[in-house]
Amino acid sequence: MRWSQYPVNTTKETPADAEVVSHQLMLRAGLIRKLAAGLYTWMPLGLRAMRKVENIVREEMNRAGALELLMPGVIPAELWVESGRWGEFGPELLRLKDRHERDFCLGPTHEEVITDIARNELKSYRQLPANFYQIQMKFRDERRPRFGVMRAREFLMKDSYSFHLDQAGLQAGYDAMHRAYTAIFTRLGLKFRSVVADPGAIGGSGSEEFHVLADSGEDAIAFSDGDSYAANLEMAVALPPATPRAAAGEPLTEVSTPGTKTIEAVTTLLKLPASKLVKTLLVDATDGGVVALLVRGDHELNAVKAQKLEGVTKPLRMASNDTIVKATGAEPGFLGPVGFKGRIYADHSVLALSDFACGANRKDAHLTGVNWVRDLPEATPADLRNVVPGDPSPSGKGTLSIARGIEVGHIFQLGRKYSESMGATVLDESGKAATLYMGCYGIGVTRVVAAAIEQNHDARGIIWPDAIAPFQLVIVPINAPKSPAVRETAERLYNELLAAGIDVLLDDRDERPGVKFADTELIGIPHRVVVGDRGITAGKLEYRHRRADAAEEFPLGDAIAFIRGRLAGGSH
RNA sequence: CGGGGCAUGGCGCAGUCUGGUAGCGCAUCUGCUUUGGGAGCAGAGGGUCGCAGGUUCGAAUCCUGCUGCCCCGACCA
Repeated sequence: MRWSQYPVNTTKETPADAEVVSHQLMLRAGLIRKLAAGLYTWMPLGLRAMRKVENIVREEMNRAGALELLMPGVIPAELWVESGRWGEFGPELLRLKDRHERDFCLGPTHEEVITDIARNELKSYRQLPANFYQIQMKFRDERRPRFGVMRAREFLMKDSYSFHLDQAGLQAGYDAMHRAYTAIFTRLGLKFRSVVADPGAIGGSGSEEFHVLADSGEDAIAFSDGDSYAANLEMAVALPPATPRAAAGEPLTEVSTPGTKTIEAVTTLLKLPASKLVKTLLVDATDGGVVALLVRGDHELNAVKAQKLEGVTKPLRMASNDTIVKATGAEPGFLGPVGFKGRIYADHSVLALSDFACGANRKDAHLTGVNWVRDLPEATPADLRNVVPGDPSPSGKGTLSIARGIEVGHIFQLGRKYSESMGATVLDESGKAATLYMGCYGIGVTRVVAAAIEQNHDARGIIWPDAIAPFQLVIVPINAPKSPAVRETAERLYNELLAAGIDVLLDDRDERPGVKFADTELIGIPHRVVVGDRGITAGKLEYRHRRADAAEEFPLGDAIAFIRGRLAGGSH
């Protein structure tokens, strides 16, 4: 492709409404243009990157034995009523009516449609296992679209659905998809992790997320240095401390702590580490009252874990100020378990404490030297907190670290949730109707593009992994208008590389070198060859990888072989 | 959906408080010079100041309503 004929409009200035790097760089490099909130046009350059991701996804899905099909984007309401989701799905589901006043929705996901296909097309266990996928624009009316294509309303998704006779078959199909996803993200050249996830609203038994690691990621993930254990922070299990509780050593004492409401203030005043202070959090209970949750001062409550506790509302709601005063007679900041009437859950680490401090349930007062059994009955033990770096891995091997990630894929074992409600069965070996087991698997193709940029950029712009780069290599002629030698050499090289099947971009614009270099670096082409008089007279060209500190020279006559070697070498 | 902010050429902004008929940088076009890290000079085009009402001799500026967009909070690929 010749740059002069290609619509690449770069800007020096960052658009005001872009917050994260990937969004800023995608706009500055002209990969995307915004039409409305969460709706983007993919410009030719951006689309090239997106298609590269799409093709790798397609190849690996095919290799794993999945079959591509394409379902409609607009779905009749009846199917959603049948599965029960027409009522369950919130405002994210964009609903519309046709000219006959019939209800439809824009498909945010396609379990209903595929299950309808399955129940009509799959008749016999002999047809199993089956796995269908599509790569298609989805629409979700996000409450708050943001970060450009990272969380857009319309996005390209690869969604696939597998069908099995039994749980064992589902497990095998699920494992195959796990391997396919691993192959996909490896080929894309991204640093990623698969983590145990909360199956959440979609339901089912097993679920893992694939995260691209990036400091700017919205999700926190915990992983072990001792084995392959990795989990979304919300799911990572915090083990009870290995060391038993020490014996009581201090007397129970009430101390005056006027105005000292925060953990930090209390620890400073009492000269205690936060790990010896107990945070008492009151949340709404299903019976209308409150439940007390205890976590150490240096730990954070994990809402996903807490809302699974008996008696706690789902979703979790912190009790209002009025409710707290009514239940305890004290204000937030001075709450404690001693004398609290109601259900108390304590994190394992709290139950392991002796001589700890907590609020006294009286304004401006705390207790120190508090001990279980002696001063208050033992609370119900539970895992209530987020794990922290250094915690032992729940796998029993190694300790946990925490990294940030961007969720780009998610695989689920759905079980019979949809097949049951929609009556999808096949005849088994004995001729009886058997309800299908289902798995579903998604990859956010457009999000992968953004995540790749989040993970691979520097102050000058994008640094595409080779597999995603819209062009693998750019030829930058220096002062071509004045130099026939430069012009001819660049043209010849360009044609040879094209013939060799390499995605090459020739910067044939009449721009000064600085402009060309800056643009090339901004749009992130990984490999660059400079053609200038300086080198040609010596029979040399100049090569530089986007990540390299300096350029290197190579003989002109050897160009194709040299460049092939560099491209095969991949990204650094 | 709650809370906050913004809306002025393609992009980034000033002008609004204190009404007087719109300006700067980047980008674009033409010409000349320049050509190894975002060039210089000269010229040009492009804006019903988000929309609709109102106040006024006069509104980007003041008032009212609407719309759009961005940021902060409850789980998504």
